[in-house]
Amino acid sequence: MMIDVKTLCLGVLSRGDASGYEIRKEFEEGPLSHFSDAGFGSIYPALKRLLDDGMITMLPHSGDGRPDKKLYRITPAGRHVLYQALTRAPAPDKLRSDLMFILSFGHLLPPRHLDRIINDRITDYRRMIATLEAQEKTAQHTPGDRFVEGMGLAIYRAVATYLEEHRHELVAAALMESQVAE
Amino acid sequence: MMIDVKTLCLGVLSRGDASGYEIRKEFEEGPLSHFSDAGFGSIYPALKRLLDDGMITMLPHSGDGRPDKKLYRITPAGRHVLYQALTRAPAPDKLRSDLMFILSFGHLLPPRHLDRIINDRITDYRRMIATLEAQEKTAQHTPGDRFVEGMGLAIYRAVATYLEEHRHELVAAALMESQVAE
DNA sequence: CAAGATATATAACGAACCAATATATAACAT
DNA sequence: ATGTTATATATTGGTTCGTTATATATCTTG
Repeated sequence: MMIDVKTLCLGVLSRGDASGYEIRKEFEEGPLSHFSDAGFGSIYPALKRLLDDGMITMLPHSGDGRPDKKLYRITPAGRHVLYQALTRAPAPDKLRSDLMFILSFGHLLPPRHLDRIINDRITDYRRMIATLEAQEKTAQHTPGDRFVEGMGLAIYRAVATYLEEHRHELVAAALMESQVAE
Repeated sequence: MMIDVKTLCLGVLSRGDASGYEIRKEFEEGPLSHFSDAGFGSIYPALKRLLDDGMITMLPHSGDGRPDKKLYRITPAGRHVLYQALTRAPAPDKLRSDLMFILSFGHLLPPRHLDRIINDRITDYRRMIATLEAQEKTAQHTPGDRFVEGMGLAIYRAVATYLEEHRHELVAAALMESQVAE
C-alpha cells in the first residue's frame, strides 16, 4: 500500500511550518515533486484529520490583513507517527505513462503524429533536465534531497536518451504499416 | 488527465478477445504492466459500462464445464473510440516512489535500516532486469511492445545503477547524524 | 486605479483502489 | 482415491483520491 496523503503532509511539515497551499507547492516544485504528488482536494481533508488526531496544531494567524491563511505545525505525536511510517517497508515503485501505453500501439498510428508526440516528450524531458541541472549548482538542501534529485535526473536522462535513440525504429514500423494499408 | 480504465481495457481487447481476469493479467505480466495498471475493482465496472455503451460485446460462453467465464470482444465503435484516445495528447508521465519519499529523510534514519532498504530495492530491480533480458530473446510481439519493454529496461537499469553508485553518500550522512545525536 | 496573477480554502462528485467473498476446476501430494 | 492447495473467475462495498468549480483577499503591474 502506498504512503497516504496524511503522511506526505507530515513529511513536509517536519521540515517547517506551512499552510495547505505551501504544502501543495512542495509537491509541485520541491524535491519531493519528482516522486510524490498530492492535490488540494487531498491535502485539506488530510490536514483536518491530522488536526483532529493531534498530529498537527494550527498556529494563531498573525492578525494583519489576511484572515484566512492557516499555518500548521507538526506535534511530537506527529513526528512519531511519521517516523513509524518512514521505517515501514516501502511499497514498490509505480510508473504511469500514457505515452508508453499509446506507443505500445505505435505501429498502428499515423507516422507523422507518432513522430510529433515523441519529439514533444523529448523536449519536455530535456527542459526538466536543464532545470534540475541549474538547481543542482545553487543552494542545496539536505543529503536526502540531493539524493532524490539525483535520482530524478538519472531517470529523466535515461528516458530522454532512450526516446532519442529508439524513436526511429517505431516510426519506421509505422511507415511500413501505413504503406501496407494502401 | 490520465487515460481511464475503460480505454486501457479497450487497448487490451484490441489485441484479442479476453475475460476480465485475462485483462488483469496483462497489467500484471505483459508488456503493458510496466507503465499501466488496473485492478479487478476497476476492470469489472469498466467492462460493464463498455458493454452498455456498445464498445464491446460478450461472447456466448462455450458450454463446457465452467459456466462463469465471460469473454469480451471489441466492436468497431470501440476501436474507433480507442483510436481517438490514442491520438489525443498524452498526459505527463507520473512516477510514484515511497522509497524516494523515505530517502528524502534518509539522513535522519538508522543507517542500518537505510542500507537494508536500499539493498533490497537494488535486488528487486536487478531481478526485474534479468527477467526482462531473458524475455527479450524469446518470442517478440509487436514493434510497439518491443519499444515499451526497451524503455522499461532502460529505466530499471538507470534506477539500479544510481542506487548502487550513490547509496554510500546517503548512508554516510546518516552515520554522521547518528553520531552527532550521541 | 483597474486588471490580472497569486495565495488561500472548501465542497461535492466521480473515479479508482483495496479487501473480503464466492465458486468451480485443475493439479498435486499423500 | 481423496483431501488440499492453486488457479481462474466475478462481484461488491467501503475508503481514499483526484478533479473541478467556487469564493476571496492580496500582490503586482501597466
